[in-house]
This record gives sequence, structure tokens and C-alpha cells, in this order.
Amino acid sequence: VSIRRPTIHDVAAVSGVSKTTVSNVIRGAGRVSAPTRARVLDSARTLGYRPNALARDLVRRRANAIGVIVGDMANSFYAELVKLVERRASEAELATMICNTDGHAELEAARIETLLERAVSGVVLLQFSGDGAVLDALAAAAVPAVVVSCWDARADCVAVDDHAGMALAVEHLAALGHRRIAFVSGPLIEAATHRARYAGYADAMRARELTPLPAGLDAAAVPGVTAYAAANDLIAVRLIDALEAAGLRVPGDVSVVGFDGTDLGAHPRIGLTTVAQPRAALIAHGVELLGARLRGHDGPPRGVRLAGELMVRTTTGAP
Amino acid sequence: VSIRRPTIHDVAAVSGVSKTTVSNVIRGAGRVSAPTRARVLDSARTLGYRPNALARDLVRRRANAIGVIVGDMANSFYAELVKLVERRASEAELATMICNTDGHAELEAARIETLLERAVSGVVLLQFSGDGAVLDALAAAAVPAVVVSCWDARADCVAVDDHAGMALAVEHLAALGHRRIAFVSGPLIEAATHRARYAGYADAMRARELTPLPAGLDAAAVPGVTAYAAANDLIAVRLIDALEAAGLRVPGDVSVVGFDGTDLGAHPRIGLTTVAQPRAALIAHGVELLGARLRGHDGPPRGVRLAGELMVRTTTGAP
DNA sequence: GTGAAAGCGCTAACAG
DNA sequence: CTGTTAGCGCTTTCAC
Repeated sequence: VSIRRPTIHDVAAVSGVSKTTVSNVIRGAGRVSAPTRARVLDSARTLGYRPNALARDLVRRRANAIGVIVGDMANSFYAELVKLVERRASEAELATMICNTDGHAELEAARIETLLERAVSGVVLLQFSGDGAVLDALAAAAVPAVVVSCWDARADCVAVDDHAGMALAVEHLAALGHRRIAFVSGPLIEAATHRARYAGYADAMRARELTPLPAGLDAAAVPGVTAYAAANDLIAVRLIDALEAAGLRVPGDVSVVGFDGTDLGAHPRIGLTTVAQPRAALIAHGVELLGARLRGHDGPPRGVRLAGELMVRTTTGAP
Repeated sequence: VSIRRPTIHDVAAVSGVSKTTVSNVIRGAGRVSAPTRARVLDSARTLGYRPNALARDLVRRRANAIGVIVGDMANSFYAELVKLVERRASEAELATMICNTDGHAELEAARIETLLERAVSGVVLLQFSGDGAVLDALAAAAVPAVVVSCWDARADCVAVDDHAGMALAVEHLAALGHRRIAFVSGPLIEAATHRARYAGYADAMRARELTPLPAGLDAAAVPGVTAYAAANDLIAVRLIDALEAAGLRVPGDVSVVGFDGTDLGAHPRIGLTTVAQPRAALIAHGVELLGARLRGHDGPPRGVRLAGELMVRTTTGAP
């Protein structure tokens, strides 16, 4: 029950070598003879030595950690993304610091600030308000960042093609015979994503000679509409609730299609028709982009567009 | 575009005071005259000074962060708990380091080890394998920990009364007229939780003079059984899938009750009857226990038992 | 192969 | 009210 935990110095004293040598064997760096290494490892074990990451990080001037900004972890789409990021990070020996912003841009900026104070090695933005100042702060601190699942040309970025994805949804609905199709969004949708998905909706409508309606911002029935394209699954599911609570049947009276491809929508009882995002690929590319920067890659922002996949289930049908 | 970010030393030089004074105004500690404070703040701003948390933490020998161990973030029950913890932590200026174990005890131990290397101020275990060595390591490092949502008498702990909660589920089923009731669990359930919930089930069965069946470990129909009490909502929902896929109707042919009270089960299309856990209260108490230790409170482990609440929805009915 | 020395940026007594 | 003095535990040249 030591009052102070053993340091590299203690290990050095016990094994009769210098701090440098201990440091070398702990890190597996430099050349150390086998007997010395064994002796050091042995005393480290008996002393119960545990490296102090704080000291290491201070001299390296960079924490062995990445930050993750997420809008809403209660949304299973994002929870899953966080989980995937954390797995990659821990495989790379990096800790994961998580920040939930609930979609507030000012909170986002504040959390980035604390991540910068903590000198994280990189940041994954699963939510990005679009605030250029945030990107600037990151760049000024030379902390690489990648925005995932929300398109932004100013940063390394990987996202699904929102425009094309939403068009898929509208075409599916139109092919079913729907003509009055509404787009429904919500407060937790980033502005850029909202715009892209709405544009995809509107363009696809016009391509079919249908009239796009203004974006709805709450999950409520719109008179005369027979089908809804929601900005994400959560909104779609809530919309279904509201619709059914109002006595409408889905897909009997109205059709609903979501966006994301969450587990929630996948449940047979819900069977939400949706445009699924390739979550694993999103993170794989995101981590790869970040990794390249961490390895020193320099150059202009790179963007990766992934395709969304229409999954027809049971919330859509003929009008 | 400075190659090196400004330090407290630079700010001191610019404002013509010592490092200590700068440190004092940055931290709001000590007594500093208003004019001096203003001058320091001013030069800090113009220099774009940002405190280095790494250095602060090193001298304090404790990172301004807590660790959170979670079994499966993709389970919305836990995602929600993580979100609540993160909110409390950020309110207390603490960063949140997250570790997803996928229920593997060895991963849990490994992640605790890295949290200890990083000298976190405390740990919230949303998942706990029950490994005493983990608790010992934490105690040896004098890092307070609280286990939440899973009972363990050896640590500060807050959890729902699993035994009584599961009994509620069984009594509900029995009152409906079911006599052949099975208990179904899964691999991601902690051993202690599994035992407590199974015991609650078995005892409630016997109290009604019914015969408890051995615990089922997969979401599959058991011949002759008319009702299932699942160890959690996720298992219950999967069970419903399997049952319906096998041609059985819920609750027409069989009834199912879950445990947790997740959003997934709450959806009208699913309407899972369940024993809801008071998530906010769980975290509020957990954070409070941890906070007390952080403030130096000493003493034996304290445990808080919360009551689960039966929420009757639409997956249960008469046999 | 191994060691000595010089910090990383900040806090914390303790003087003045 | 402000400054001086020591480190926190580790990495990293650079000698030997």
C-alpha cells in the first residue's frame, strides 16, 4: 500500500540501471540487451509499476487519445458509429474521449476547445454544425479532424451521398404511385445534411414532374399527403407513431421511408423502408483519413462519398 | 501560425508578471488585483493562449477525466446511460473516456488498466464482469469507482432491484393466467445480473406454486411455454422476432415481457411490456456516489437499490 | 548498449 | 498581492 505509485525511477533503482534504459525497455525502443531487459521487466512487475501516460503525453505534447463529437448518442445510428470508432481507436492504443452536443453548435465549439486543451491527437466529428471557426481552431492547433456522416468540403470527410440517397427514396415512392410526397426533418439534423437531403428530395420530385413541398419540421401529418420521406429513421419512426396515433395506417393510408438504416427501423414489427448508410464503411474510411493525417500526410481536404442503399421493407406501399 | 503554442510563460512575459500570477488568474485562484488580472487576460487573449491540460494533470497527478466502461453501446439502454454520465461529467469539467467491452471480462480488465495509466479521477462501470481484481486495482490506485445498473456489494453501486423487478414480471404473467413461464437470458448479461433476475423469476414462480424452468440462453421458442420473461428488452425484442418468424403471434399465442424499459420496446409498433429501470435516477445516484469519493469521502462501499416499474403494454395477454 | 542532462508546461508551497 | 523555487514522471538528444 504505497502512498506514491512507483515510477520509472524506482524501477531503475531496483534493477540497477538508468531511467533511460527502463524507458527504453518499457517502450520497446532503442537497443537493450536481453538480460538487462529481463531484469528491468522483472523489477517493474514486482514493484507493480504502471507507466504514467500523463507524463509521457506531456513530453510528447500530444495525448494518446482522440476526441469524438456526437450529436445524440441516444440515436442508435450514432451510438453504433461511436462504438465502431472506439474499437478502432483502442486497437491503435488510443483512448476515446466522447462529447455529446445534443446538436448545439455552441456546445460543439466548447467541447472542441476542451479537446484541444487536452491535446488530443485527432478528432472525429460525427456531428458538425458547419462552423468554420471550429475547423480553423483545429487546423491552428494542427490537430487532424475528419467529419463523418455529414458532408463538408472544407475538411477530410466521409459521408453518404445524401442527394442521391434521398432521390432513391422519392423514386421508390413515386414508382409506387405516390404524387403528394412530403419531406420531414427535425432539429437534430445538421443544416448541411438537411439541405442536401431536401435538395435530393426536391430534385427527384421535379424530375418526376411532381411539386416538392416545403420541408416539414415536425413529425405530424400533412393534409393531402400520401407519402413521407423522412430525414432520418428516428424521425420516420416518430412520424409513424404520430400517424398511427391519428388513426392513419402505415402503409395502408400513408407510406413512410426513413434514412440511416438503424436497428430500430429494422425490427420486423416496424419494418421501416429506408435508405441505409454503410456504417462500417463510413467509419473505416473516416479512421483511414484520420490515420493518414496522424502519419503526417499533408494536402488538401479529401472527401469520400459512399452510396446509400434503399431497403424496401413494410412501411411503403401503393397509395 | 506559430510553430509552438503559447504557454503560461509567454503570457507572463507579455504582461510583465510572473508565471505564478498568470497561473493564478487562469485558474481563478489566489488573490490577484483587478488591473493585473485584466492585463493578463488581455495578453492571453491576444496571444491565443490555451491552457495545457496535460501539464496541469501531470502536476496534479490526476487527469481531469473519468472513465466509463460499457458492455454494448449499441444497446440503447446503455447508450442512454453513457449520454447521461457524459452530461454530468462535462458539467463538472471532466472529460469522459469511453470503453466498450462487448461483454468480455478480459477486455474490461485491460481497459481499466489503460484508464489507470491515464490516471482518470474516477470510473463508472456500466458493465461489470464481477472480477474482484478489477476492483482491487482501482482501490490500489485510489481511483474511486461506482458500478451502475449491475449489483455488486464490494463497490459503491446503484442498481435496480433485479430480484423484485423480475418477480413483478412473473406475477404479471401469472396473474394473466400463465403457468408455463420461461426465463430467457443472453450472453451480454453480466453473471451477477443473470443470477439475480433468474432468482427473482424462480422465487416468484415457486411463490405461485409454479415450476421454474432452467434459464434459456437463446431467443428461441420453448415447447409448451406460453410466456417468456426476458433478461432484458433487447433479448425480449429478438425473441418476439423469432417467435413471430416461427408463426406464433404475440401476445395471441405467447406473451413476452422484457426488462430495462428501452425506447426500442416503447415504440407503439412493438409495445413491449417490460420492467423499466429509472435510468436518470440510476445515473444521478451513481454520479453522486462517485462525487462523494472524489470529494474525499471515505468509508465502506455504499449501495443504492432502486425499484423497477412494471410497464404493461401490448406483448402480454391471457394464454 | 547504457547513462547524464535537459526539459515538456504547469502547480504549489513558501517567501517577500 | 506577487515572485522564486522546486518539482510532477517521462522522453530525448548526445556522450561514453
